[in-house]
Amino acid sequence: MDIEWLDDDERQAWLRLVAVVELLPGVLDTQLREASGLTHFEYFALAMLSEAPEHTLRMTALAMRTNATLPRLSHVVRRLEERGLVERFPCPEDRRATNARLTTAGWDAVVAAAPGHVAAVRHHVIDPLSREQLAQLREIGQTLLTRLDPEGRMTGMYAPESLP
Amino acid sequence: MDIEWLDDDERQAWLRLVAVVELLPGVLDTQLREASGLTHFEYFALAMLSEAPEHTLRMTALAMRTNATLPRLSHVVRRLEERGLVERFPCPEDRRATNARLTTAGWDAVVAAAPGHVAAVRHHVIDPLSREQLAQLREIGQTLLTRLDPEGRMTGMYAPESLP
DNA sequence: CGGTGTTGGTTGTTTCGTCAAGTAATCCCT
DNA sequence: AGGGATTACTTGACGAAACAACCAACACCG
Repeated sequence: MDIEWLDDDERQAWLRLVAVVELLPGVLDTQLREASGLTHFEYFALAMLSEAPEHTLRMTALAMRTNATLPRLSHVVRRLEERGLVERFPCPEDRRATNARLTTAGWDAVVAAAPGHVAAVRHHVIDPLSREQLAQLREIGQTLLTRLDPEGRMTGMYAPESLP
Repeated sequence: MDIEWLDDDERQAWLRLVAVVELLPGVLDTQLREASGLTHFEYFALAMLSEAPEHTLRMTALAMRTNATLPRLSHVVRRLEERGLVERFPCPEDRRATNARLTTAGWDAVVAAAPGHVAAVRHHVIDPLSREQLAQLREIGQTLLTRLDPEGRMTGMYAPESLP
C-alpha cells in the first residue's frame, strides 16, 4: 500500500502541535510544582474531587476523568493520602469499590494552587490567542477529541473558577 | 489580589487542549511501540538524526531539538546505542563534545516506523480537520510556541547555524 | 604558561508510571 | 443456592525520567 506522506502544510501544523504537546506539560508542571508542590496530574485529580458531590469520587470514576490507569491512580492517591490531602474509604453501596474524598487540607491546597495555575494558563495559552483563534481552538479540540476520546471520558469537567 | 478566572469560552478551549495534550502522547506512543518497539521520544530523536547532515548531531543540538535535558538524552542514546540504532563518537572539533550518528540499522528502523506513524498522525489529527482548520492550527501553534518556546529550539525557527 | 570559570556529557539516587499478578466483592446463570 | 466470570482495586517489580553531583576539555586573562 502506498503511503500518503504529509505535505508541507500538514507537516508544519503537525510539527507545531507536537511541539506544543511536548512543551505544555512541562510548563504547567513546573509552575504548579514550584508554587504548590503538586504535579499537574495531582492538581488535576484534586480539582476533579473538589467539583464532585461531597468532594468524593470512586477510584474508577476519578481514573476516567484524569485519563489514568487504575494502578497509577492507586499509587498517586496513596501518596496524596500520606500527605493528608485525600482520604480513602470503602464505598458503602459496593464493597469492592473505594471512594476517594478530599480532606480539608486537600481542599485548601486546591484553592491555594488554583490562582497561580490559572494565571499560568492565561499567560501561556489564553492571552496570546485572539478571541477568534480561541473559538477556532475550541472547534479543533472538539474535532480531535472525537478521535482521541470517542467516549468523552475526559471532557465535561474541570472548571477551576467554580471554586468558592 | 484579584484573580482573572476563565470565562466559559476560555475554559472550554482550555480543557479541550488539556485533554488533547494528555491523550495524544499515549496514542502515538502506543502505536509506535507496538509497530516498531520505539517510544515516541526515541522515534523523534532518530527522525531528527535522519534529517541532519551525515545523520549526525551533537548531543546538545539533539537535546534542544527534542526538548530533552542532557542527562535524559544521554540515557536514551546509550540505550539506542546498545540496540545498535545509533553510535556515539567524540567530536573532532571539540573533544568535550559527543556526536550521535544514525547507524544503518537505525536508519532502517526510522524508515520502517515512519509509514505507520504517519498513518496514525493522519488518522488522529490530519484527517479529522478541514483544510481551513489545519491552517488555523498552524497559526495557533505558531502563536503558542512564541510563549512556550521563545527561542524556537524545537521548531527550527532559529537560523540553523546559530545552534551551539 | 597557570589559575578560574564555563561548556559538554556522563553517572548515580529518588520518584513515578506501567505491567503483571493477586484479592476480594459482586453479578450471572442455571 | 452455588460455581464461574467480571469488576474494582491494590500490590510488587521493573524501566524510565528528573535532579544533582561529578569529570573532562576548552576559553580567557593576567
